Amino acid sequence: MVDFNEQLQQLTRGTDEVLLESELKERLASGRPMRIKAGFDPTAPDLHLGHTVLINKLRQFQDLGHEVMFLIGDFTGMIGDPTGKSATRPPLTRDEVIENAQTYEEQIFKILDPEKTLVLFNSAWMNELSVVDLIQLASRHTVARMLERDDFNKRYKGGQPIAIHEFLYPLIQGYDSVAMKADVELGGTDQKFNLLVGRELQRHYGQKPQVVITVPILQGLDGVQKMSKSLNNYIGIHEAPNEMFGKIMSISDELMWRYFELLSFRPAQEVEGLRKEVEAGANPRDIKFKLGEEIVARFHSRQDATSARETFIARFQKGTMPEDMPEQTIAAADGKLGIARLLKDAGLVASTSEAMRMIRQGAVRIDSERVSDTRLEIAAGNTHVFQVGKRRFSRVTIS
RNA sequence: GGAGGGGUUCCCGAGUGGCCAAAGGGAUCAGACUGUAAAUCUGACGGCUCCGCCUUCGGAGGUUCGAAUCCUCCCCCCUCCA
Repeated sequence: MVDFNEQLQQLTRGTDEVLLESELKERLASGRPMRIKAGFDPTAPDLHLGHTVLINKLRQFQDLGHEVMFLIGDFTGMIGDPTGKSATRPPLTRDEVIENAQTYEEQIFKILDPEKTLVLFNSAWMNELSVVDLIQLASRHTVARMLERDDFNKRYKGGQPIAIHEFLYPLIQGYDSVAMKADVELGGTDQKFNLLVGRELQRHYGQKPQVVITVPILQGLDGVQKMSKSLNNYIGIHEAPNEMFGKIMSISDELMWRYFELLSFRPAQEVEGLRKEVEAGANPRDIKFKLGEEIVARFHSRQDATSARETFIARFQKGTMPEDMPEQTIAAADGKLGIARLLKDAGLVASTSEAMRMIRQGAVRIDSERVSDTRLEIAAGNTHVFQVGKRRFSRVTIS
């Protein structure tokens, strides 16, 4: 067993807050393995790098001999998560939840050790809760306290609707901690309020309150908003090596350091060294290569990482065409096809109007030749590479 | 239950009878510049058989030569009072 002071140091690194650190220290000192809780929505199990900040931390706990409890909030999911207001999500069915859970497992076990991970569903205890229990639970909190939560507060002041059951979510999440007898709960900084509710409820139910650890929220590719699928500024852990590498290269130099801090496993000192190199005049692009390779290697392989870098250099520094692009055959009605229609059918643009725009803006190329005629017709029986902008390619055969 | 305010294009948000496919900002996309950086600049940003036509402003009707704008009913949201 690693010395508890050493553990403490490792575990608090890269976290946003630890409440209370003294309690964590105490528990570590006891030498008893701790029960670590982290909760996830049963919806959209498409994990991205933003999620991995937290999962990496879980892995650390695991490596130090603690028990990770990966909680899937299926109960709440089946009711339908209200966050995001107007778009009342349809409740998930039992089957969907199970399917999603499996997809979760596939993804998290790229990082976590399956042997040491307990996957739990909160329906296991929430279904047992009676209305009386629930009302008692609800009596533990006041509306004023709920309104302290930042997002509720903003919505309330801004005249946005808040449904009653939204108030129930923090309570249910807190009750999960009671049911799981969690020693520690991890979450993003935006979860702080909910995590603290867990502490309070545990105290009420005669348990020692869990230690709350928040990890920073990773910014998305834009560097401003949090990484999320709906904002389309994310890097999914399932993405192809070249995609992943390219996306990392597209982030700003400034953001790169943030990514190093939250995603890289390199020792802090090494990162500091890289920073000094850039200050001394090294091209930040080359440092970004290192980050890209590390990430790609983690979710794919070292070879994939190397080849992603090489592809990147070939394609964007030397301007060659991508090697693999979608290939398709499109039928022409009478021996030829209008360019706008063709681009739309090939899926390179969303509408013929967009195709027209792209052509007028000089974004369309056929076999690397820029197209300027919106009425251009392509004869059947040929195969060409069609390109829209810098990234959209397709090899199309007109039949 | 009563009174008032509001629902506009992906988001925020102007627009109160024709000059509105609808200001402005954001997001996005394209071009230029580059390190596919970022920032910046320029442009685009409902659809189509694209120099013209068609369909949009919570929903359904109506008034009018003409409505996002006026009227009626309905749905939804917010605030205050009870």
